[in-house]
Amino acid sequence: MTQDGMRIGQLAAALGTTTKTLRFYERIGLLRQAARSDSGYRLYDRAAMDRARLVIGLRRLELSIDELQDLLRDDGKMTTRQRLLTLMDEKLREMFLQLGILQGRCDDLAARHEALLSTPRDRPADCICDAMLRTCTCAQAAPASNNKPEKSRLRR
Amino acid sequence: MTQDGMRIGQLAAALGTTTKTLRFYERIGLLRQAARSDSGYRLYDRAAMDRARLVIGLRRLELSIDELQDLLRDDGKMTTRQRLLTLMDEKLREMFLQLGILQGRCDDLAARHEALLSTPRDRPADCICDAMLRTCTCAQAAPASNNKPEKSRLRR
DNA sequence: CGTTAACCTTGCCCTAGCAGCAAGGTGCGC
DNA sequence: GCGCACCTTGCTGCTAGGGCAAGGTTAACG
Repeated sequence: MTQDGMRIGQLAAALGTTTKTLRFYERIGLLRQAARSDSGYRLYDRAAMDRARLVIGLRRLELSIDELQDLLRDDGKMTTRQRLLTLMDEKLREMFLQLGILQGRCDDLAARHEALLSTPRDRPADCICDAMLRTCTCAQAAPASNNKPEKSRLRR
Repeated sequence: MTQDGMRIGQLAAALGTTTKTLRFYERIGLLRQAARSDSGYRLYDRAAMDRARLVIGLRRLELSIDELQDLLRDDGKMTTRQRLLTLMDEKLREMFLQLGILQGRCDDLAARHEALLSTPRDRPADCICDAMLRTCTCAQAAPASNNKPEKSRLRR
């Protein structure tokens, strides 16, 4: 049986992922249709296993599925190396941006936490939350300009 | 009309959010059912506006909707101040954890980027990706132990 | 031989936090 | 009366799979 290839559960375990994920990737075309045994089980030969390992590995680098599709689909215009370099470069910038944002939020939350600690202990509920929100400016409603930027940051 | 209260669009703009979001919060019970005009438009009086501002503000502190529900529902066992302090504490720890993870991924990606830059320029596609994956250990399949931790980190 | 457990199959619905769209009603200025 | 901006409800869609169900398969054990 190992002659014909691995079954999906073994492969998933070997790659540290799940059968669901592998079937999902196959369904959306990120992995090719696996060969089947007589009884219909998926069988992965070495090439299929390598491909799966590659996809799972790249996914761990924070690449989205769309990005992987683009990367692994050879359009002839650029080499895979070029596409990969470009993509990693973008990703790096994105991640540093996110890092900064997260850092800012940490600081903000920490400041509010401090502020809350120093408020009197007997205020009614909404009043407390409200006071906490007032301690920093960025939780206040922004006039009208930054409700799109706030969202576009989430888009990839 | 401003006597009876704001309409949803104005409130959304004032809070830097969307009407969709406000209606969604109302539907799931995070905001109380808004009063209605004769024609069925939602009308927000000062109390409703304050509540909305509070919810939107707290959401900006990375609190999930479930956490907000728990926080704002008074169960009598703890004061809101206590619940809020506890929650913020948890959040802070979580965010620092995330910060570390993100930092690690940045470093990892940067290392791979460097490694890729120094590979020869003429390798075939899969070979390049594959070689890149091999340059660091963490993208390799882990034996069997860390496929749950990887997921549980995503849970809140 | 039967049984039991562990595996596999497909298919369907579920998650968070909304966004987008459709079809229709309303408010207001010109 | 027209047009436009606003509002209503309801539906579907997104990420990246997870959970569960009903049923078939394989292998080991007794």
